[in-house]
Amino acid sequence: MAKRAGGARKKLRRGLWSPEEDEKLMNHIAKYGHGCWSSVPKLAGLERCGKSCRLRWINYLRPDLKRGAFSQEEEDLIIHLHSMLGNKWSQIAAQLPGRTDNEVKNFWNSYIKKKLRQRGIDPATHKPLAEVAAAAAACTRTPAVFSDAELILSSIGAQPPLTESYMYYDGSRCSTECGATASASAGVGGGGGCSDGSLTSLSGYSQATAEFTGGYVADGAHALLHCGGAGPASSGGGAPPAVIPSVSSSSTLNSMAGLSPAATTTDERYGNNSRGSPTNHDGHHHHHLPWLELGPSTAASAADVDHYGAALDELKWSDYVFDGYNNQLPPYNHGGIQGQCIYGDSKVDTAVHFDAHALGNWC
DNA sequence: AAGTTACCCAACCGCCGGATT
DNA sequence: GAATCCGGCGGTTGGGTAACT
Repeated sequence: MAKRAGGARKKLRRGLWSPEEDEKLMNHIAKYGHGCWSSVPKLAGLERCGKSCRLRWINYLRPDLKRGAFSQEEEDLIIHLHSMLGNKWSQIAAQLPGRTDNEVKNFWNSYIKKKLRQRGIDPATHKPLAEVAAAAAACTRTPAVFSDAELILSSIGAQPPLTESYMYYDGSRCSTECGATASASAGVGGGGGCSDGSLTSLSGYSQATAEFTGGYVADGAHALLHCGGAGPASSGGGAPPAVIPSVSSSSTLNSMAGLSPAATTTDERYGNNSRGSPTNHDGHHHHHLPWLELGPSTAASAADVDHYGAALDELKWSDYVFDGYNNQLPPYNHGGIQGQCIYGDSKVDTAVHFDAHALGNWC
């Protein structure tokens, strides 16, 4: 790669950021914006590389960050988007106001992945573990390579995936929308609304190329998302794809999903502790993703997804400046909606003051 | 109480692609 | 067109800490 100009380089600091460094960075960006990231550390008086500054800002200091535990809606959305986009964390995070790709990625790796496995779903493919393992075994490949599903199955025994686990939503949740019919028909090999094809459908949106692979697939997604035992979803073909809402801005989706850039209240189910594992998901069923209820007429294509993403990009900074800043104070400030001292209570008194008023100018 | 394990998450690393020179 | 610069992304690591023995 390109070499940097300059001779003897100053040894750059690494590791965790101190409150003083955060303060410097925030003050600098508040006054001047970040501009060229590579020049930020110099101008801000930091012994960090620009990349590190950028990361710190994006993942931690940005005023619009939500922080706190993920809500059920967010979790559902992440799973859904991952089934379509794969590990495109930045794209997934773009649909979640106030969340960073790093945060989403961590949440996926530490929680959702595990949860899906427990339910007999291969997190990589969003298909039942048994199905993935069978498919892998059927094809010829290097014997030393095992899929996630195979490893899981070999460790837990080749038990069939839980019937209800074939759904992203557990039985109780599903039943709230689909009733007994869907629950009864949700078996891996069975027919019916939530049957075979549902997860295949979601992975039908190619993870590698982000292209739709077929109508049946999308139709299956419809089946999955609606958990319906009747209607077009149960037929397994013909209906137009209904995978993602045909919306063109984050705020649209947010409102549809019951989220708002400004709605940064902590989901109490997980507690305020950001480290707190969401261990009691089944306690509440705010399973309300209105766009999941959209019919085939609201189908969106991959182009829509791109358009959607582009619109989001346009909105990002305005969201940061207006919704984000106006509604949320930086993490140091306990008065913030998601107020959370990032250095722990023992350091709350640490005198960290940034030029909050100037933040409004950094665009 | 002390030691060990498991988990979370902030930060780093390396690669890539676009823009500029 | 090549070299360089830069921002962005996804994968990985390691420190801190809660949970467990």
